[in-house]
Amino acid sequence: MPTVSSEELATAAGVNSAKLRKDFSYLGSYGTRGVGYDVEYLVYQISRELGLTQDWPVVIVGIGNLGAALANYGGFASRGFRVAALIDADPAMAGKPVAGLPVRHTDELESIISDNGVSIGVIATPAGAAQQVCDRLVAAGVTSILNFAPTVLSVPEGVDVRKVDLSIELQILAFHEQRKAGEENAPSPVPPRSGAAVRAASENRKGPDGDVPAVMPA
Amino acid sequence: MPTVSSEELATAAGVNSAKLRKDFSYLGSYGTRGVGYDVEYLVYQISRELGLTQDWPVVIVGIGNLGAALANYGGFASRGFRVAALIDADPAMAGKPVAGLPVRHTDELESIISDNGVSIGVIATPAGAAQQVCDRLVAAGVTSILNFAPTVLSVPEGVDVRKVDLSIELQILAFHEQRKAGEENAPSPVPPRSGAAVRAASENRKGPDGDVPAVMPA
DNA sequence: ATGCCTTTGTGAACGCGTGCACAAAGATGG
DNA sequence: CCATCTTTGTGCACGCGTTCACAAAGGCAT
Repeated sequence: MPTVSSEELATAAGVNSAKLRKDFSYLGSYGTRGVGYDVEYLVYQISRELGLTQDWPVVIVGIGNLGAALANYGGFASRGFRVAALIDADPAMAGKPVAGLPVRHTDELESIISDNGVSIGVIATPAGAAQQVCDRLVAAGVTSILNFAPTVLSVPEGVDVRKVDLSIELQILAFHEQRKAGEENAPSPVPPRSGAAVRAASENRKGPDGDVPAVMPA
Repeated sequence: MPTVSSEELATAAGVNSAKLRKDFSYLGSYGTRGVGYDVEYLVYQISRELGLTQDWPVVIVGIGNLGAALANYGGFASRGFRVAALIDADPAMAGKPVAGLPVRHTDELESIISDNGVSIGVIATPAGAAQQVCDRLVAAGVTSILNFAPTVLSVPEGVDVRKVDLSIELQILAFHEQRKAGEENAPSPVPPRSGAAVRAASENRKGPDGDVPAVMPA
């Protein structure tokens, strides 16, 4: 039986082994003392907890460049997501195949949602259309929305919205870049590091994540 | 002179006013007691600290759907970014206009970087090409990379990489969705909330951000 | 000029998550 | 069957960030 110790996993992930064990313990006691964790069983337990073992039908609304990119993105299927339909308001797009699926017109939105039991919707429309699409999705039964449009959506209680701003990551890079350039000569007038408000984590990071103030102008 | 109090801003942003004042204090003492902060001056100070007043030339490599979507994204210009060039390996793409810019061939990558003093690169290529493109960008002088390809890039010390995984946000939504469904009948076998490892913050959130374990299978 | 009212800036306390360190558990070998 | 060795699961302490609370500061009216 192939196993891994918390120490191995922690080293690989770059985190503390105690934290990792403590996190795992919230899923139950699946390890064996003196041996470690059964890899296969652990993968299953984590997958189940994260919802990877379920099948999540999603719809993508707004099949422009971004919508098409999302439709073609291979990472969804392996994470338990299934693109139930691609929806666009442009009648000229209707029926046209994108990533192997025919684009459906917005008129069909409600029926697609209910027929497929979709509870997660992705909005990749222009900013102007986002709120309207959002309202229709919610009315049709969607309770989680991933918003790529540069608008803050308002939704009723009980509906989750996550907004992805493609420029934020770029801005964090620029912030670090500025620091790099500044450190060469002038000792920053700002104290070393403190006062956080927004934080982001990702793989592929050098050093601590950038702390940026809570409010920023558009 | 239009002003805002820390209390007003804090309420609008949904954070504590003391934290906001403390954050601002790291930029210096720009407020006036009994009055608040001069809006215009505050915006300028924050903009400057975040690097919004600078001009950041960036290149986008890989002009597929995603690359094109990024090139068309309006949010960059207002954040101080300027798309210096779009680069693609496909000779058929060369010269073709995307978002008003002619696509350049990969052969020109090095000269474009140095001619424009580009220090930030965006990779929107297929996974297979990402590391190679990354190496060339770094060799040409790029010190910050935003990676949309589903690969972990390895870079030399001193180079920042941020990876954007378009499916992670979706996965967080699915995780919450699962919780919603589960709470209806079975009281979750997992203790209420604890043991965090990855965290994400965004506008548009209902309730606390989802805590998900540090390691997950592909 | 003086007193009052508002809001900042920050010292200090609180709370929470991380990391340490160890006892308990189980496997393994003699 | 016992001793030993490894690794888990977790109580506890430390450290850091958030929040409280208030003195100092400045505006404004009288």
